[in-house]
Amino acid sequence: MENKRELFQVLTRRFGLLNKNCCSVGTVDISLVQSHILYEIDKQITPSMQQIAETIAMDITTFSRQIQTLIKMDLVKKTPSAADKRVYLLSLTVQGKFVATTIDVSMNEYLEEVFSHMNEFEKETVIRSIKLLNQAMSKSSVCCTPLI
Amino acid sequence: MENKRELFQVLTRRFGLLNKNCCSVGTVDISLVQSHILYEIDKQITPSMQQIAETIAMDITTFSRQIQTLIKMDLVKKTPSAADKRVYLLSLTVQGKFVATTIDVSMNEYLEEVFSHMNEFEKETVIRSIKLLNQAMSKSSVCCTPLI
DNA sequence: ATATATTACTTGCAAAATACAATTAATGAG
DNA sequence: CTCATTAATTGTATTTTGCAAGTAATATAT
Repeated sequence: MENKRELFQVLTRRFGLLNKNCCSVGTVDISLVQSHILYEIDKQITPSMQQIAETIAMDITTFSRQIQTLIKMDLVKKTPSAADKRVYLLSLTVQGKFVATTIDVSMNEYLEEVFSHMNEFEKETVIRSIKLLNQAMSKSSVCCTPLI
Repeated sequence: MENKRELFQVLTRRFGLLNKNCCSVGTVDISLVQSHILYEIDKQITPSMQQIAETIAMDITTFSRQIQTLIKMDLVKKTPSAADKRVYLLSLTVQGKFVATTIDVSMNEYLEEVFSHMNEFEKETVIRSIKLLNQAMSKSSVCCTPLI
């Protein structure tokens, strides 16, 4: 049988490496987590702080400070919710949108390049496999209880 | 067409989450990077500091300090190389080996559980796909130059 | 062989990231 | 109206990080 962990370890390390080095856009330099935050704000529709923090599994206090930094960098905007005054809705500024988009384009370009080493059939198989994996993982129950 | 980045982002986030929460073995609590370090020391044969640091793409100074911590925790051993006195060879202590093995077993159990949601054919397809991906990524050249 | 460069690793900082506890303010439930 | 809950922030302390500068050993060049 295969050592599945080995395969995943290598895969995620490579992908992590990619992410890591790809976060400077022009004069703007952001960290990996910050790029994840931008990505999620861009993806969700007027999310609250809690929502994003939960999605990327980040402690809310750390997240709060990261958002403060991103606001100072003029990449993120925080708007008080009309419906619930405790809540702040997050959105990207024009510059934030630009940064997020640039990173996204470049990531997809990189992935295209990776996939260019495969034939059409392999490409489709791989894509379908990742979808399968994502589904299987979301179904899984045994996640992350402390060992022993 | 697919949004490949989206697929990868979800996949690696899930896998990262898994890794994150699965690093306490008995009374020993280690961080994600520390578990990666143990994993690589276990895998390679008497590696040097440089070798491991490079494999997991970690700054050597940060790595040096992490090793100091792991030695204090009695998980890692540092032996001066006879061939080159600048070099230290890394190995796991008995306890370190136990921790690494326990984490590995549990990770593979989790992955088995994930794969249990697929049929035999899907399993094989997915495994083959990840191998393909890893190969393609290692072939790729366009990694990680700063954008714009 | 001897000076010089390179390599492996360590320490001195200073900045950034993290998370627990406690706080403020707003909302919901009884 | 009161009390519990929720969203978000701040206080504080720890950990992680990485550049710059250092030490010691090896390799290279003259």
